[in-house]
Amino acid sequence: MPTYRAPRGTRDLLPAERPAWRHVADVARSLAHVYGYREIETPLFEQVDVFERGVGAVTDIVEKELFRLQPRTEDGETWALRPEGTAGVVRAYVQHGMQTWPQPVKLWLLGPMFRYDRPQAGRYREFWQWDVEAIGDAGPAVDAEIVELGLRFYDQAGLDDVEVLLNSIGDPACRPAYIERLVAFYRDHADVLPPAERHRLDANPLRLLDSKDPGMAAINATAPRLVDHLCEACATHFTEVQEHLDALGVPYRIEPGLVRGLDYYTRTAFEYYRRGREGQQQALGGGGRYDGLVELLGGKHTPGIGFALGLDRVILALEETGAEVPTESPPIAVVVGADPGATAERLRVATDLRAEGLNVRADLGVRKLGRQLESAAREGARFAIILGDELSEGNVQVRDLEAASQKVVAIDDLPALLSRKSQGG
RNA sequence: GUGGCCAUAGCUCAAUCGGCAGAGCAUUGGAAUGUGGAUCCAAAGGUCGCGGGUUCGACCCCCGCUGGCCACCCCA
Repeated sequence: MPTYRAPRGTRDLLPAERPAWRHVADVARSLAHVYGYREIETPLFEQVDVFERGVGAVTDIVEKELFRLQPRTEDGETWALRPEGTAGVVRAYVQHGMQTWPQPVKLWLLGPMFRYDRPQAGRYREFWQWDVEAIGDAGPAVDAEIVELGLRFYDQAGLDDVEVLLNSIGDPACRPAYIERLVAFYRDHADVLPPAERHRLDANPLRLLDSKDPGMAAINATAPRLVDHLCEACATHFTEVQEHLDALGVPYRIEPGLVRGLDYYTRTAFEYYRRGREGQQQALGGGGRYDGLVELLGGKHTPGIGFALGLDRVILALEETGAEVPTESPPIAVVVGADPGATAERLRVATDLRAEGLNVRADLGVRKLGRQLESAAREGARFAIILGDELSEGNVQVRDLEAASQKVVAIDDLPALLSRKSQGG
């Protein structure tokens, strides 16, 4: 065992897996651009207050999972690593007066998030999210735009079995009354509530709706549904979101049990799952409307909506489905030599080719020629450039490792030859 | 945070009842002095996750810790 290893819940992303990650990030980046979202970067840590208000003080994320940083002085601020992206983005919106920009302000961010919970496959203490936020537009059309953008991302990333679960969780005008009804309903059935579920009645009654306890299924079947108790404004908004999705031809499934248990999350809530896997806890991504959040973080009342997609889980899903993802590309050529000591020549030839932008490896070891060619072939290089006696006349042997053919080429002609070949010519 | 399963070479895994730590892949060298992915031979690579206990003797049994995975919790 090594003396040191990556901290629990973190991991190294090794060279072989980076191309897949780069692919996923490239899809996110280019889609964001196409949809008119602009990139923002916020600090990896913020004042704890930003998260306690912005995420919610009584949420698991803040109560149990926040990575708090020790202040360096007695009177120092307390910071925490960001557990999600929205709070920091909204803080930046307020701080930089973005309410004076044309609305909505459409932003995206891609980076690591940190939560101190118990690791599992697809659940890490350091994980990556793509965050997309549209702040300053209350209308249902932007909800549909966001939901569709997420689906398109999964499709372009290479996952073709992703579906969106949709719900409306009301707003401060209608939700409190509904929760009262819901609690009253469960109290009527308190005698048959599984013990483990009873405490949630006080802590977070909405959560009972999507309980995985089989004993809850029968009770929940008759429970009052939030969608039936929306105020008129919320009901209209929900209907219009669906109309916009229908007009786009975006499929979705209404899931009345889908909740986001934070007070300032409002109306639209959605999560992305791989088809047939929504019973498992591993959402690929999720989002919703947060019309109260800007105000909570010190701004004017401003509507907003966004999503966070978990890139680790996308990578995991791509591996599971065996989807085609980019891999590392080998060098177009490897410079090898017959004389084990003549590494200076090999390095010089490679350097000149690299100056032309060609991906060329120089074999700088002291192995004999056969071994050098073996390595070059095994790593998938198309050509071996063999330095030998011909060098004195300015020539080298260029060996095509796929065709097993070989010819003498002037060193000066190498860049043109390799450039043509590396473009598939 | 709760419960369970697991941890042997860089990777994937063996090791019978408690009795000498192994294989394949990968790496390096040789067969083969300037010609490759195959083949053969060899080398190197180990605190059997860490610490303690039981025992004449522990990879093996017991306890604790660390880490991974699974189910909860919750989310991404």
